[in-house]
Amino acid sequence: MTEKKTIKSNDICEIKCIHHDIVSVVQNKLPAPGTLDRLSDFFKLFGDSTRVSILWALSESEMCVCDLCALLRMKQPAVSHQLKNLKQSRIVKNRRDGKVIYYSLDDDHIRKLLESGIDHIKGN
Amino acid sequence: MTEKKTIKSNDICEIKCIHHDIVSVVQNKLPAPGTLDRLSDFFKLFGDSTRVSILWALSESEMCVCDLCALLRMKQPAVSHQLKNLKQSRIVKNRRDGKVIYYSLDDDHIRKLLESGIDHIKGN
DNA sequence: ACAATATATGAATATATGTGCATATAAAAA
DNA sequence: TTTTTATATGCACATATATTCATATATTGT
Repeated sequence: MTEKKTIKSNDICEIKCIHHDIVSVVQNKLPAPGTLDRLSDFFKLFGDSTRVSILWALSESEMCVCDLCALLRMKQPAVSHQLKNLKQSRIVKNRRDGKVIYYSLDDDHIRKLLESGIDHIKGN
Repeated sequence: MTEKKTIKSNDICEIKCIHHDIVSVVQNKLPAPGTLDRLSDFFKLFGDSTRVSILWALSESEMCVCDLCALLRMKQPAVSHQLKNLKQSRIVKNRRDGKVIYYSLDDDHIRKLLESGIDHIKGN
């Protein structure tokens, strides 16, 4: 196994143990540019305890901003800011009824993702 | 300016539109303490472009640290730091072969989660 | 019209965290 | 043993971001 070739021009990794065959195969499967960034941005929204608590609550029932504040014992602007983030990524949606705005999960796909995560940590 | 209404005792949310029936029902379904924190910590690991790139790469093939550096064009300590995070949460596992340490996804569940995320952003 | 209520938003701050550098550790080779 | 290679780790720094306060906007009621 003589996979020991010199790396090209602007080397990031000066180590020489690279398996060029594997790396090149995987490289050719690279997702379109920006895809992995959008993927991490998506998961990032589940990676904050405030937001994931909001999502868990909304997976149980549609609720207004004020309900979420009371349930999570958080200040209203904090909840609103996070709801805005979640809405911009189409993770939650809302509807207005007079002065009250009700939020809910945008689709059942989000609920399944939450359940998958819970299943994983249960396996600890 | 007009006089401001004083906040009642230790209320978190001084708004009065709370739907107490809904809130109490959802409150009773609250996960065990710490569960939502662990859930967000778990998702947080997918919420960084470096880590999610590593996970995507490992979903294609087992690779050593150096392979990942070359593929992602990143410095070795950065990759090692993130692999440590991923391993502590049992998202990846590794095996040693001489001087080389090979990393791979810990189980197929992780691969499915990645695919779910990709499906979601594809729907945008 | 005006006041009250429910939510949204801008700016500032504090905390969290990803990365780089230097260096330590572990294994193989000489 | 000593050297070389592959990976791990402690620390410092810079960036990102969650929260708060103050305030703006939108809707209803008087």
